[in-house]
Amino acid sequence: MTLELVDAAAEPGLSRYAAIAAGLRERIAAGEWPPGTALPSEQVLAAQQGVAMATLRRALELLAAQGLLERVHGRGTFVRASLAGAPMLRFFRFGDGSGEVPASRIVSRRKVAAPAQIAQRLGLAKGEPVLHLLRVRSLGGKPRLLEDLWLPLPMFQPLAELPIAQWEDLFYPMYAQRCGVHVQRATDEIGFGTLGAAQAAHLALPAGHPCARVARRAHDLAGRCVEVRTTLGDAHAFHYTVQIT
Amino acid sequence: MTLELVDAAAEPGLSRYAAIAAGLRERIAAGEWPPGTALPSEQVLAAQQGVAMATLRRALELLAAQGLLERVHGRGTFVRASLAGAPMLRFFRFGDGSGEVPASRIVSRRKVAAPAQIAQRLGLAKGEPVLHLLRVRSLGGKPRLLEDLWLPLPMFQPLAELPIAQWEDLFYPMYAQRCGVHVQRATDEIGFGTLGAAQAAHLALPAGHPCARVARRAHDLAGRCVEVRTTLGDAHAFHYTVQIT
DNA sequence: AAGTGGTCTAGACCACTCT
DNA sequence: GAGTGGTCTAGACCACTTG
Repeated sequence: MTLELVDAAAEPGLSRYAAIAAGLRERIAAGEWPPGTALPSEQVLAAQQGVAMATLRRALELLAAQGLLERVHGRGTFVRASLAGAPMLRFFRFGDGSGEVPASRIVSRRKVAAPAQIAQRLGLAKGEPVLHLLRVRSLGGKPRLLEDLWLPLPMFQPLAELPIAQWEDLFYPMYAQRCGVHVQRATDEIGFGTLGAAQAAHLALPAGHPCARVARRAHDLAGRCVEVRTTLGDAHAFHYTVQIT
Repeated sequence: MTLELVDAAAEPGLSRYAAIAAGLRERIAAGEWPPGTALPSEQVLAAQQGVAMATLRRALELLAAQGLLERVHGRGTFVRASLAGAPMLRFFRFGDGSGEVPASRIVSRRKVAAPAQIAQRLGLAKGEPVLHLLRVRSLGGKPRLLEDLWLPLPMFQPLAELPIAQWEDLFYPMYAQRCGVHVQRATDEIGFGTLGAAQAAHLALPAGHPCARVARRAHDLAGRCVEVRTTLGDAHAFHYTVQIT
C-alpha cells in the first residue's frame, strides 16, 4: 500500500535519513513551518515518512547539527529563528564589555541600481533595484562602527518606506518582523585596511587610520543572499579567536 | 582477566555513551593507542564495555565529532595524527596561492627561564626552563611571517640539541617525530598592531607598518599546552572567513 | 498524566577495504 | 571472503516539560 508519498526521499545515492533531511529542509524553506514554530513530533514524522523512529531521528539530528533546527527535550523540535541580533561585536572589543547593544544612526538611505559587484554578491543581475544604507553604530555615545549595507529591493520595500526614526538598533529582528526575511546564516570575511577621509570622519578617527573590515553576506532559510554588509572599525579594537582541530 | 576495569564510565550524571567516550579519551591520552593507530573494532569495544554496539558507536561518533578520532568505512577507527603542518597560511594570502609550504629560517634559539606571561600561558610556573625560538618564514624567497615560539623544556629537549640545519619547515610533524608530542588542537587569537623596528627589519617592511598578529596556544592529546606561538605578518595580506550560524 | 525528545537494546542487512 | 564501519528496525525505558 500505501499512498505513494511523493517521495521527497527518492534522491539517488542518498541514505534514507539524509534524503528525509533534505526533504524536510525544502519544506521548511518553503514556509511549511515558519521560524520559531515546532515541527510535528518524531512519532508523527516517522509515520509520515514510513521509517523507524531512529531513522527519522537521525534526519532531525542532522538538521539540528546544521543549525536549521533546535531540539528541546520534553518540548519539541523547532525551526531556528533568525540569527542573534548583533554578533558584529564578536569581532571588536571596545572599552565596556557589558553586552551593550550598539546604538544605530542611519546616515543615508537610497534606492539605487545595484553596481556590478554588489549585484553579483547578492545573486542579482546588475542594475536591479537595491536599498543602500550607511549607518554608524555607537557604544557609550562614541561612534565605533561604520556600516555599508545593500538589500535587494522588492523584498525589503517596507524598509524603503519606514521612517528613519522607527528603525531598530538591531536589523535582523526587524527584517523578520517587517519584511518576513529570516537570516539563517552568514559568512564574514575579515581583512585589514585604512580609513578614507569620509569614513574616518564618521568614526572620529584620523584619515588613514588602520581599520578592520568585515564583509558579510547573510542568507535566508532558502539559502538566498539577502544582505551584503561591510563593517569598518578601529583595527586596534579588533580581536577574534579561532579554534583549530 | 580481568582486571576490574577501573570503570572510567562510572561518572555520575553522564549518559552511558558519554562516560564511555570520556574513558576512551583518557586511555588515548595515556598512550594506549598512539596517534595514527587503530582502535579495536566496535564489536570488541562494545563487549569490553558491556554495552550494545549502538551505544558504543555513539561514543565513537562523539569523539570523532570532537576531532579526536577518524572513522574510515571498511578500515577502522583511528586516533587522529597531529594537526596539519602549516595552517598559518589560512590567515594570510600572499601573491602565489599555490599551496607552497613557507620555508623556515631559525633566527635564534635560546634556553631561558619562562617569563611570567609565557609561563602562565604554557601552564608552567614562572622561571621554569623553556626553549625560545625566533624564525622567519618565506614564500618565493620573500620573508613573509615572523614567528616567536616558546616550548616547555624537559619535553622539547631534543629540539634544544638538534642542529639548526636539520630543522624542518613544518614544526608539528617534527614535534611528533623527535619529541613524541602530538598537537591535537590549537586556539588562535587574532589581533592587529604595528611592527617594531627589529620586527620590521626581519620582514623587509618599514617600522610602524601595520601587521596582523596571530597568538596561538597548541595543545596535545592530553590537553596540555605544549606551544605558545605569536606570528606576525603584513596586515594587508591578512584575510579570514568565518561561518556564522 | 500526557506528550515530547534522550538513551539503550539486540538484532539485520548493506557498503567498503583488504588479502 | 572476512572484517570493518554505515544504515535501519522495532521495540523499551527514562527525563523533561506542560496542562
